[in-house]
Amino acid sequence: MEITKREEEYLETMYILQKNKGVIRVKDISKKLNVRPPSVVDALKKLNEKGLINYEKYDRIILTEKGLEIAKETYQKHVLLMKFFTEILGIPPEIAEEDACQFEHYVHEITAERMKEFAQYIQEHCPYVLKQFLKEHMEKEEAETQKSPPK
Amino acid sequence: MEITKREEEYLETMYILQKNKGVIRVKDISKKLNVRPPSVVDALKKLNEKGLINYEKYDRIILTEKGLEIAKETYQKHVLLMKFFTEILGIPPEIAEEDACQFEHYVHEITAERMKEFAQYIQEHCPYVLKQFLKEHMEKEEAETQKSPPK
DNA sequence: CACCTGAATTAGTTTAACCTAAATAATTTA
DNA sequence: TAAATTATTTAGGTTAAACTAATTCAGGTG
Repeated sequence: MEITKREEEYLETMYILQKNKGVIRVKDISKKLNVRPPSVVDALKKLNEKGLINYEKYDRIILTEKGLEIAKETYQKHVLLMKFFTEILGIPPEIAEEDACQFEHYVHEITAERMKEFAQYIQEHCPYVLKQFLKEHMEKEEAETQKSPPK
Repeated sequence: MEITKREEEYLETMYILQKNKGVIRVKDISKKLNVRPPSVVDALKKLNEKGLINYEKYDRIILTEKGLEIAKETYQKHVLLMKFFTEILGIPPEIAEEDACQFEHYVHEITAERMKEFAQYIQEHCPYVLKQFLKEHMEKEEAETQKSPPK
C-alpha cells in the first residue's frame, strides 16, 4: 500500500508532538499542519488502515513500528536539510524551514546523504571560506532589513 | 487565480517542447509528464482559463506572456538546481533530475539564488577541495556499480 | 452528579489530478 | 480521394485531501 507525501507529513508531525508533548492530539496536529480537525481525522483513519498508527476514535494515538520508522526518516531528512540551508547557505531559519518541509518528502536518500557529507567536508577543509561566504550574505541581509519600510 | 505546482510543471514542459520542437503537442506533453492524453487536455483547459496559454481545441498551443514568464522562472530554477546537485554534490544526473524536478516548484527564490552564489563562490575559492570531494564520491559510486549484480 | 465547554467525530461537499472507453478530427497513405 | 491510422477530445469515473455544519464524547466545575 502506497504512502503519500502528505501522510509522511502527518507522521512526522505526530512524531514531533509525541517527542515534545508526550501525547498526540488531533487539535495539535490540526494546528501544526494548518488544517481543520475533520481533515486530521480523515488522515488518521487512512494511516490506521495502512498500519502506520494505532487509532480508535476518542482513544489515544500511537505510531506503530512502521509508522515510527517513516516518521523518523522524514524527520532526519528535515534536520539535515535545515542544517544545510542555514549553516552552509546561510538561509534565514523561517525560509529554510519551509524549504526543508517540502524537500524532505522528495529528496533521494543519496542526495540527502551527500548534502550532509558535503557540509562536513567543507566545514572541515575550508571553514574560513565558508565563514566568509556567510558573512558577506549576512551583511547583505542586514542591509535589506534596513531598507524595508519600518512599520 | 492560484497556480498549482502541477500547472507550473505543465508550463515548463510546454516551454521546453516549444524550444526544442517548435510546436507543443498533447502527445508529447503526455509522454514527458507520464500522464494520459485526456489528463493533458484537462490541464490545458484550466491553463487556458487562467490565461497562461492560448488553447482552442485541435488548434496549436501557445504560451501567453504570463505563462511564458512562469515557465521560464521554473526552468531556470531547474537548471540551477541541476548544476548544484551534479557539479557541487556530484549526484548522478538521473537522480539529480528527479530531485530538481520536484524542488524547483517549492524552493524559495532566495534559496535558489544562494545555491547559485554558493556554487560560484566555492568553485572560485576552493576548487581543489571541491574536486577532491567529488573524486572521493565518484570512486565510491564506481565501487557500488561494481558490487551490484551484473544482469 | 449534572452541566458546560472544548475536543473529536460524522456527514456531506468541493477541487485538483488523474484514469478508461468511446467518439471525433486530422493526417498519412494506398 | 477514400480508407486507415494517429491524435485529440468528450464523457463519465476515481482518489486524495481539504472544507463546513452538525453531532457526540470526555473532563472539569459548581
